[in-house]
Amino acid sequence: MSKVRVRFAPSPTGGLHLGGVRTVLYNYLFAKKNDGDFIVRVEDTDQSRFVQGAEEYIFKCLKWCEIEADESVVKGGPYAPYRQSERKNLYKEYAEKLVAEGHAYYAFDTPEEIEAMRERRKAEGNASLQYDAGKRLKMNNSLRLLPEETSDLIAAGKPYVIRIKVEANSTISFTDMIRGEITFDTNNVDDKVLLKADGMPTYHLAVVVDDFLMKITHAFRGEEWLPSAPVHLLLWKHLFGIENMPEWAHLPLILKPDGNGKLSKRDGDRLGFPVYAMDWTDPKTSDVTKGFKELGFLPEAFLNMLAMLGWNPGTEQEVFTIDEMIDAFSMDRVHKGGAKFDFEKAKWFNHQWIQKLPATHYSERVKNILAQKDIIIDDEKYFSNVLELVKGRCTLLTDFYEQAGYFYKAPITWDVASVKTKWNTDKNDFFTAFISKINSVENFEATTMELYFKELATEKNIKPGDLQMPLRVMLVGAKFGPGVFEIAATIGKQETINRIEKALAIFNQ
RNA sequence: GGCGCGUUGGUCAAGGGGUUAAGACGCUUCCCUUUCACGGAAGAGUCACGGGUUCGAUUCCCGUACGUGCUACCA
Repeated sequence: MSKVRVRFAPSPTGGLHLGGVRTVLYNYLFAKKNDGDFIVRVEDTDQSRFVQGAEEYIFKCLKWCEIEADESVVKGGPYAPYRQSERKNLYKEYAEKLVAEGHAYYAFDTPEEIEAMRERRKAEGNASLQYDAGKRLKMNNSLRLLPEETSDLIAAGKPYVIRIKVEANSTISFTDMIRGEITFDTNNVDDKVLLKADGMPTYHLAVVVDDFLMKITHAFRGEEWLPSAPVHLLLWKHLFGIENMPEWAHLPLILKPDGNGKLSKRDGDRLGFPVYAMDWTDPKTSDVTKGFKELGFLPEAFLNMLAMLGWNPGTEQEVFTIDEMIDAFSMDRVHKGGAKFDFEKAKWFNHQWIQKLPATHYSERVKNILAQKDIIIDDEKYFSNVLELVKGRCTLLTDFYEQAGYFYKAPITWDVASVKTKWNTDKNDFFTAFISKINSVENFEATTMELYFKELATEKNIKPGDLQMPLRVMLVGAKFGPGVFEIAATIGKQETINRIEKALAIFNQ
C-alpha cells in the first residue's frame, strides 16, 4: 500500500498559496486513487519563519476543501513526535552516523569565512562558488583538521555544522514520476549543511530521515526542489539504501498571469485575485490576505480549477467532482512545464459549480453573505426559490447579494433613464389598471399574470414588450434578473402592487 | 555566471513522423431573450528559431533563443 506525504513549510506563504494547495491536492488524489494513506506534515525547521497559527490555518483550509487531513497525523499516532524540534536528537544521531562512516564532516567555518572563500573564488574568475570537493580541504573542517584538533574544538564549544561529503566525479540518477530519468553530476552539487549549529536539521536531512522513519512510499513536491534532489539521493544511499527511497514527483510551478516568475502573494494583491485558499491574517502585522473562500468560491470549484492547472485527463471533460478526479487522476498526465494562473478561468469554474450544485448546498454561505448586508432570511422555502431563480446569473457566491437582494428589499433607486424617455400617460393608465386587475386575482402565478398583462396591453393598444421593461425597473430597480413575472410571483401580490405604485410616483414626476 | 527543468493560439491545453493541429477560458459577431445572464451558431488567433534525420517534421536528434528554478546554518 502506498503512503503519500505532503510536507508543509510552517507558514502560509510557503505552504498555502495556490502551488502549495495543488501539491496537497495531487498527493491526495494519488493516495486515494491508490488506496493509500495520506499524510500531512507540518515542519518547524526554521524557527525564524515559524508563524503563529499557521498550522491551524493549514488544517482549516484543508477542511474547507473537504480534504480529509486528520490533524492527529501531526499530533500523535505511531510516528510521533512530529515537531522537528522534538526530534532534534534523532536527526543528530543520523548526522553523526554519517560522519562516523565518512559521508559527512564537521565544519567550523564562520559565515564570514565562507563569504571570503566565495569572494576569493569570484575574484579568481571561478564559475563555481560551491563548498565542495575542490575546496573543502582548504576550509576549517574535520577533513582538514587532525582528529584531536576537531575534538578539542568541539569540546571547547566552538559552533559547528555537519556537512555532507559529496564525492567528486560521479553521477547519480533517479526516476521522477513526471519527468522520467534525471541524472546529476556530483561535481555540481555542493556539501550542503545537514545539521545546523543550533542542532536543528536542515530540510535535506529532515526530509530523508522522516520519510524513512514514517515509511513514506511516495513524495511529491514543487519543481524548485529538483536541484537539491541529488543531496537527498546521496543521503538515502548512505543512510537507508537507495532502493528504499520513496518515489519522487516534482510538480511544475504555477506562474504569474502576467510577466514572468513564480506566482506570489504580492501578485494577488497587485492583480486583484486571491492566491490563498482562505483569508489569512498575519499575526504580526494584522494584515489580511484575501482567500478564495471569502471571495465567494465554492471549494469544489477551487479544487477543480487547481487540479486542471497542470494536469489533464486527456478527455474533454473539465468539470470534475473530487471523486471523478480521483478516478481519472494519474501522475504521468501531470505536465512538466509551469502554468500561468488565469483568474477568469477560475471564475468560470466557480460559475459552473454554482449551476451544477443544488442551491441548498451553498445556501448557508449565501445566507451569511446576505446577513452582512442586513438581509435576514426567515423563510427557507422562499429563500431556496430565490436562489434557484437567480443562480444562473452568479459567478461568485458574493454575486447573490446583487442578484437576490431585490427579493428582500424594494428598490430605492430606479433606472429612470431607461423608462422616462418613452413614458406617457397611456402607460401610467395601463399600470393603474393592471394593479386593480391583479388585486382581484386569487391565483398569483407567473403564467397567469403574464396572460393578464398581455390581455390588458392588447386592450389598451400598447405592445406588451413596451411595458415589460418598465415593469422590470419597477420591481428590480434596474435592467437585470430573471423573467419579470417570475419575480412578481415570487415577491407576491401585495409587494408587487406596492412596488408598482411607488415607482409610478417616481416615473410620473 | 554555473547547474537543473521546461517551451503547441493572449491563457489552460489535446495530439504526436503524413491531421482541415481537438477542446476550454477570454475576445468579436449573430440568434434566443424587448432586461441581465444562461444557452445556441459562427469568427479571429498557434506548433519559439536554426540546422540535421526522413520521401515527408509541429512531432525524433543537435544547437540557439526565451522562460523558469536552484545556486543559504530557508523551505
